[in-house]
Amino acid sequence: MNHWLMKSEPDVYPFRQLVEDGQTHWDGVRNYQARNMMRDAMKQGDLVLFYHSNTKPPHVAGVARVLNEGYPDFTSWDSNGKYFDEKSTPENPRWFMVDLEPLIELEPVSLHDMKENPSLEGMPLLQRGQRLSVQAVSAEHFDEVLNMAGTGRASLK
DNA sequence: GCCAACGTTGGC
DNA sequence: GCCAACGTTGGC
Repeated sequence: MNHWLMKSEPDVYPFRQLVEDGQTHWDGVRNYQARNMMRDAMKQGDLVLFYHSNTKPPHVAGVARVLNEGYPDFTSWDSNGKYFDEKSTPENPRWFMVDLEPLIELEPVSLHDMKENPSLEGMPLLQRGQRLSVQAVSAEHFDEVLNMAGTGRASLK
């Protein structure tokens, strides 16, 4: 199983919205590296740290689970939508997404606290200039973030 | 293929 | 609001 971190601005789509919705499709990613991870590497059952960016303080807010493998992001075909890309077509899709379901809301784990934790050294989120909205996370780092939130893998149903 | 200009992300 | 980092665009 692989582990991931995915960023969302809470003003746009907070973790609690995912809880309310029950599941969601992760549309709108328009970065090739992030696309490649969703298209090629994400599998059903993978676990995701749901990260709130552009908020004070930035933090991990919950854990989600990947429901499927990457599939074409159909919002790229909607000429009236904000994610429209004229170079993406159903025959030759350029962008991909996955579906997520919420597992548990966490006690917020702040970016600041993560930076102070030596066990998280090397985590992509903590590298300077790291802007990718989808990142791979090691199992060890994933478990450590859960630990910082006062929970553990056993509470993930 | 190079690279300057420009746009976006996102912490601070 | 600032600005560093970094991705994309497009002229040449």
